[in-house]
Formats: sequence, C-alpha cells, structure tokens
Amino acid sequence: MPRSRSAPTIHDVAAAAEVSVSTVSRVLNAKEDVAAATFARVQGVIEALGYESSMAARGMRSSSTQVIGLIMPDMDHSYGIEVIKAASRVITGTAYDLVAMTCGSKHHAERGRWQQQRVRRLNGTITDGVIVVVPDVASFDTDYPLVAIDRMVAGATYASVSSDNQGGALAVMAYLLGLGHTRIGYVDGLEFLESAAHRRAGYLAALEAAGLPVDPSLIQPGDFKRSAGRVAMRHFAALADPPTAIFACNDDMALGVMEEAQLLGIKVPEALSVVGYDNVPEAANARPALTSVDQGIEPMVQMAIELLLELISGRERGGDSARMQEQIKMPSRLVVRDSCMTPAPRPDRQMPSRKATAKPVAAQPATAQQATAKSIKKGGEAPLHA
Amino acid sequence: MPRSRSAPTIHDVAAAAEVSVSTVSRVLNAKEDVAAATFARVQGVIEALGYESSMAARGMRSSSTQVIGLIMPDMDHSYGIEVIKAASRVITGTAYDLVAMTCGSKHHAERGRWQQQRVRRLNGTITDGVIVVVPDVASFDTDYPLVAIDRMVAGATYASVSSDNQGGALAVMAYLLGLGHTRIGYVDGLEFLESAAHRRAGYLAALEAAGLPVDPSLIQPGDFKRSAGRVAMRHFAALADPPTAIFACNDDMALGVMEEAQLLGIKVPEALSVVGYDNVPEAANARPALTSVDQGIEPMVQMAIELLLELISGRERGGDSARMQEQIKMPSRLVVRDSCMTPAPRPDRQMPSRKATAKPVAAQPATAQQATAKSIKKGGEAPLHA
DNA sequence: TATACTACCGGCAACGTTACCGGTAATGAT
DNA sequence: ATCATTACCGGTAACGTTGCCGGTAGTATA
Repeated sequence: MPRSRSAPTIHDVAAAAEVSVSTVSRVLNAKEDVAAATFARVQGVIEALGYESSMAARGMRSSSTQVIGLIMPDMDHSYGIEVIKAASRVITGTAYDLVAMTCGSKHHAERGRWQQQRVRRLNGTITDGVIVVVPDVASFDTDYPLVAIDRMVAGATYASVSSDNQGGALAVMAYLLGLGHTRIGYVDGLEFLESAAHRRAGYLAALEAAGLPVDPSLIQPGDFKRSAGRVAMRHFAALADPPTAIFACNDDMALGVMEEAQLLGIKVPEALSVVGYDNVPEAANARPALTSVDQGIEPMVQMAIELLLELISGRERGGDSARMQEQIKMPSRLVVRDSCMTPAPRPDRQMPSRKATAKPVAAQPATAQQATAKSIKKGGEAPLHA
Repeated sequence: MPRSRSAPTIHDVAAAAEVSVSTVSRVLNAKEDVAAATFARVQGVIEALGYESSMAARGMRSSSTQVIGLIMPDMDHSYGIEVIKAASRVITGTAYDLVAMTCGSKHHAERGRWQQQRVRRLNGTITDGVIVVVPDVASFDTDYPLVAIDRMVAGATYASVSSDNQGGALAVMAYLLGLGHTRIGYVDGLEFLESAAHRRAGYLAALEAAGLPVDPSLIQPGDFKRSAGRVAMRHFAALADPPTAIFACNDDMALGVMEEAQLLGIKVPEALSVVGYDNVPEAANARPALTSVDQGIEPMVQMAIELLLELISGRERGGDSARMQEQIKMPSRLVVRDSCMTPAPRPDRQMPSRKATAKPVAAQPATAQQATAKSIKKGGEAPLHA
C-alpha cells in the first residue's frame, strides 16, 4: 500500500476499493443504488485507510456540513464559558458538531464589524448555521441560519433567544416587597445593553405597581464590575434614609455591595438585604450566600440550538422559515439564599399601614422557600419596545 | 445592485469591479502586480459588498487557512476551560484564528477513535494545525502539524508540551522535607495517566534522595475526586504512626483530606500539613488556604501554540521540522499558602540526628516565602522513560 | 525604429467533494 | 426472441478559491 503521509482522499479510497469516486460518495452518504457487497467493501477500505471526508470540500459542494458555529466576543468571561459548556452538552444529542470561535474582544465600537466578519466567514462554508452570543449589531446582512443569544439590541432582524430580564427583575422585587421592604436601592448596569435596560424596567415597574415612589437617590449607576457595587454601597450608606434592601443588576456588583457593607459594619442580611442577578458560582459561595436570579443558560442554549436546527432544515426544504425573526424570551428563576430577610423595624419611622409584623423572632434568613418563585410573566415584554 | 441574498463570491466582486477573479484574489492576498488604482477600486467593492472569502474554498486550494484548531475531550471540566481561555488570549497576538471543538467525552476506551476522527476531519481542510488536549492515543497517523497538551502517553510520536509533574512533586517534597517532615503520606491518582505517574515518581525519588524509607502504608490510591482524599485521610489517621504531612496528587483530593481531618479533629496545619497539586481557584479560598503546585496553564498553552506555529511554517517551507516530535516540559511553581508548617515535636518518638529545632515559637504557618520555590529540575526527566 | 524589459492583468487548471445524467448488464414481460 | 424495466455504477460538471502561465501595453535601451 502506498503509504501517503498526507490524508487520504476519496480518490484513494476509490482506487483501493476499485470503484469510482461516485460510488464512494454514495457509500459515504448512505445513498441507495449501491450493491450490498460493494457497500461493505468500500466501507472496509474506508475503515482500513482511516479516511475522513474533507469538510471543506463537502461543505463547498453540498452546503451541508453538519456543523454549527458558536461565535462569542471572548472566552475569558464566565458567561461565555457557561454558554460553551451548555452548547457542548446540548449538541451531543444531535447529529451536529460544534465549533466555537471568538470574534476578538476588541473595542466595543468595532466589535460589530468583527462579528459580521466571523459570521460571513463561517457562512455557507464550514457551518450550516451559527449562534452569536451577545451580538452588538442590529442586523446581519445574510439570510443564512443564525440565532442570537442574549441581549438583542432593539429591532433585531434575526432570531434571538434571551432571558426574560424584566420578568427576573419583577420576581426579585416581588420577593423583596413581600419581605416588607419599601426602600429598595438599585445598582444599574451599562445602559446601552438591553439586558440592563430590561432589568431596570422591571425594577421601576414593580415600584409603580406597588404604589411606591421612585427615589432617584436610590438608583445608582454601575458597570457590572465589583468596584461599582462598592461605590454604590458607600453612596447608599451615606443617605439620610438609606435603603433596607439593594438589588444589584448583576452578581459581581452585588458582591461588591456586600463587601463594602461588611467594611462599613452593616450586617447582611440583618441590617441590609442584597439581591444579585446571574447566579454565578461565587454567589453560592459568598458569605452570606447571595440570593440571585438564575438565567438558566442551559435551557436558553438548548432553545437556541433547537431553533437554529429548525431554521437550517427549513432552509433546506426551500422557503424561508417563518421563525427567522422569532424573538424568544426564557423565564428566569429566583434562587433564594441567605442574603435577604425582613427589614428590621426602624424606631424613628412609622409604618402607616403595617402592623408590627417584624417581631425579633422573625429575624432569620428567609431560606425556606428554596428556589421556587418562577417569574413567568407572559405578557410582560411590551413596555420597553416602542 | 442585484441584492443576492446568499453570500457574495469572488466572482461577484470581480464582476462589480470589472476585473478578473485573479485580480481580486491578488488584492485579497495583498500580492504585488496590481496597479494601485485597481487595488483601491477592488478593495472598495469588497467593502461595499461585504465580501469575505470562503475559508473552505481557500483552504482547499491553498492549504493555508490561518486557523488553528483546539480539540478537547469536553468543555465541562475546568481544566479544559482554562486551556481555552489561555489559548484565546495567546492567539490574539498572532495572525491566526482559533476554533475549538470537543471530541465528545465518550467512554475512555473509544475516545481515542474520536480524537483521531476529529483530527482527520480538521486536517488540511479548515485548519493549518491542531492542538489536542489530553490525548488518549500514542500516535496520530498523520504528519500534519499537531501538538498535544499535557499527559502524553509514553512513547508519543507527536510533539507535546506538558508540565513537569515530577519536578513539581520534587518541589513539594523539598518544601515538606525542609520543614522537617519525615513521615509524608501520599494520595495517588489514576495510575494510567502519565501525570499521576510522574508525580508519584517525584514523591518516591525525593524520599530516596533524602534517605527515607518508602512505607507502603503511607501511599494510598485515589481517583482525583474529593471523596478519595477523605477515605485516604481516614486511613492515615488510623495508622499507628500517622504521617505529619500529606501530599495529595491533586487539589480536589487535598481538599478532601482537609475536610476529613477537620471532621476527625485534626487541625491543619498545626497537627497535619497538607499539599495539593493544580492550584485550582478553590485552593486559595480554602481554610486554611491550600499550598499547591501551579502548572501555569497559560505559559504552557503559549508554548504549545508557538511550537505549533513553528511546525506550520516549517511545513510550508518544505521539509519536516526537526521539532515534530519534541516533548517539552514546562516548569511548575510551588505556591506556598497556609496549610503547612513545621511538624509538632512528638514526645514518644526520639529524633536520632536532629536537635530540638522545633521550639514552640516556630509553630506558625510558613507563609513567608511566597510562591518562590521554582522547581526547574533540568535533568530530572529521564527516570520514567524506559 | 526595432528590441527588451517591466507592470499589469486574464485564462486555465486544480483542490476534494457531491449532484446529476447517462450507460451497461441483468431481469422480467410479451 | 425482443423490448421495457430495474439495479447498479461511472463520467462530468460544478462549488469558490488560488497558483501558474501567458499575453498585452507601455517604457527604456540600442
């Protein structure tokens, strides 16, 4: 056997099996019209040679590669990693393979260009469709199967699935209000991200629904970093009428809030309740364990992949799928841990309509209802979109 | 403009720019022999159309894709994730792109086949070379650029870079012996993995070099899981002459040892010193903070990528690179934290040659020499290879 | 003015694969 | 015995790209 050091091609297989390349191709693709004996012989040669068809050539000719791409800004952030892990798990159950690619976490401004470039690069050549994580652009100029995960910008022309940020925020607020808090501070996120905007909208909507006033001094800006939580905490502590609970737009900031509170001698949860968002692993390890909102990355990714596969098969069947621009919202889940409790009664301030519910005995962390409060607010998505 | 919904090809660009496809190709590849005016015009059309060359077609024709692949068993394990992150960072500085692929964390037995399959699939089609993480097979039947990371099986025929496990173990032992420990327990790893074998070899070599006997009861089996550390600890505690220090083959098991020691009322580090391996994030967060060995994944990955790029360019320049089978060992670094100290003097046992060095005053954690003990044992790699 | 050189560009073939069409042999029907 | 049908298989043309060769025009040299 002429041991060619470079990978064998379909021609090598054909020659060794003494058939034409067409027949080998038919065997590879499990087509009809090939005799059982021939089929077995060719398959044997394939095994023997360790032949594997070139996905580049195959993809070029048949525009079906059985590979889906995952494009993300970077792989340093834990969120992206979670997505990869979930996608890796989900894809195992399908006939597809997964390739992950970063699009260089360049400056925010030019990231859109990079995403476009990556999408185009994969498009129609080595993948049958792509999932883009946290896209920065409103539209990709292609009709090839694509679904975005999280943080669609308003008016996106592509399919996307993201978590119900507003619903999650509403769940947090319902929980906090239910505990008896009426002064709830909010640490905001970067305003140009839809996720942050929706969470904030949930915070405001919940206040309004509860008939509580919106106090601007209770809303502090943030950038998702831990340090922002710390400065926000310092600000809140300096207030004449400080909040009894703080809802931070993400866990990192909530952790920052807790750190700074400890430094200031404010005990969590006794003197201050804190809630985060994202349910990162550190949330469970914090002291006290941080109550947070779990976005359920895995079901989100699963949904995205299912939708993508449907788009792909729909495209193969001809006409454009009706779901090409579908925007799916996944429910979030409030994970109650130890960082919240009923607010301590404040002697200097009279509670108009409440009786003395806050007996000292009630002063224990509210860990009873473990991770139950589902926040499936079905119709709660309109207010933000104009 | 005929707004073709599918991605534009080089022919579309050529037609729009009124040149031949050859000229467009020359522009794309920044070749000479094209007039400045033409160059600019073509480039303008490329921009306008948003054209991106198909990496499948390009790769097929020119066998240079500017992409390197990363093949790993799964993306669920933190080790793999660290490798991805590091690779993502390192690749940013080069002209290459990175695609990551899992090879399905199937059963160990058939994983080798999967790795082979993935390598062949990528080979020569969409990547210029691949990095395989933790390969299970001794050789890949190809000569295309490939470097393995970590845990080469003995007699590998491909290039690989892994951490100096034996050196790391020697550093641990030097540290422990230096503190005055003479009875040092060892919790082993899965024996079929080279990493575990080398660490064990380091343990044994250090004992021999120090003139200490090898006590089989001080060597307990393990499987890298936390539970294994716990049962090992129980075993050690039941010994008539228990060890004063325990070196576990990885951090998870060391953490298990510490947990169980606490349950047994054995204080760490006062009554028992513990050292782990891998320096996982939890090691720093443990109480007491766990002394461990940092494998330095990032420099390892960096080295792997550098080597791979050299193999690629060497291949392009013709002859096979001399480094095609290079086996690189990266130095490990002992990270000293709070889990070790000088052994307490034992009244019932006389120390033959030592004077009373263990004054009560010396009973404080040895945190002074922070992360310095480099374990660059240059010549210490032969003993394991036959 | 004739020749040689250079700058620039187009045509052709090939990479490895699959879709499509057509051809041969064997089988069944008349 | 002739014809139609079927089962099987081979040849050819693409897919989008780049490498190579050759060709034309313009400029410098004799």
